[in-house]
Amino acid sequence: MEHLIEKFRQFIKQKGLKYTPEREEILREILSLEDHFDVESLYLQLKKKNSKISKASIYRTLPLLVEGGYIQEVYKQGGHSHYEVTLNKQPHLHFICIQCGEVKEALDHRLNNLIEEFERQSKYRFLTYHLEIFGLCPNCREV
Amino acid sequence: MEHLIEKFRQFIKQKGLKYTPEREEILREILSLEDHFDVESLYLQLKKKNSKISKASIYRTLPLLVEGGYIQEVYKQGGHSHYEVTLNKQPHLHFICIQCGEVKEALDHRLNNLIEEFERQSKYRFLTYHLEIFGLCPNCREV
DNA sequence: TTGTATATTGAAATTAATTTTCAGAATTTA
DNA sequence: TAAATTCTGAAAATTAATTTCAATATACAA
Repeated sequence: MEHLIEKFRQFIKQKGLKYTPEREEILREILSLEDHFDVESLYLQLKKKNSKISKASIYRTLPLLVEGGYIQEVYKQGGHSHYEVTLNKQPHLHFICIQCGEVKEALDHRLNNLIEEFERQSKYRFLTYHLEIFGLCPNCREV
Repeated sequence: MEHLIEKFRQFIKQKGLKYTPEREEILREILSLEDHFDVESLYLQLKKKNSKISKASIYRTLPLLVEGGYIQEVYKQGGHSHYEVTLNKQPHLHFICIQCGEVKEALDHRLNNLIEEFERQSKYRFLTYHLEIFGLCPNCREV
């Protein structure tokens, strides 16, 4: 954990930006999250801990965290972006119900194998991937 | 081409909706596009052909086309959605270079087979999917 | 056909996520 | 410590997307 924070500090400094308590607090909060998040839930989560951090600061910090490889914007739903922590995670797929918004994560070795094969057959270097499947969950397909 | 239009008509009727010239015109225009598009470019393209179709109708029709599997929302850029025609196209994936931003499309039937297998093994109904692989392109991996 | 119920349209108003503005506060470096 | 610069929160602004509404078009039954 702490070495990630330190790495972020270096990343910020190296870009000629200032390392502020707000930026660190946002990163710490995100790293403590298990699940996906969006700006609203992150903001409320921080507020619950009596943080004074504004949404504007969150909106300003997220692109830095994406650039630093800490998080990724994984999908848009309900008109806004959803992010997930990408560090320390295996690549996986998401199933997203377009009706109720349910998101299900899954791992599949066949998918991993296939993507590894893609890599071997290419001149690219693969770092991570995102497979999003949109459709209807068992509940919503019945209606 | 015409059988796709006919299929769309059936799709609309089957949903209990009305088949309007506007909906058909939007579909025809989209099917004639080679590349990715967004609402603005589609609107301007239609306007150039003296179409009276409003943006509201475009916004109302695109979700139907997504649901029908004609198009996919592939990414957000500049704050708005970009779509691509998915019919007549082999299922494909995007490789995105995190260094230079290059986007490359690739085809693979094994991926499609695998996703169809996921669907059979699940209780979900899959409407569309999107695979993005992030990494370094041949140029950028050398640096 | 004609009539009726219902859905759709364009234009304008509205909504909501995100971005920007701005003045005061904090950080950095010398 | 001072000067230069960036950052912050709050509010205003922006803008993609959605909704409203009255007029019109479609579907379908009689």
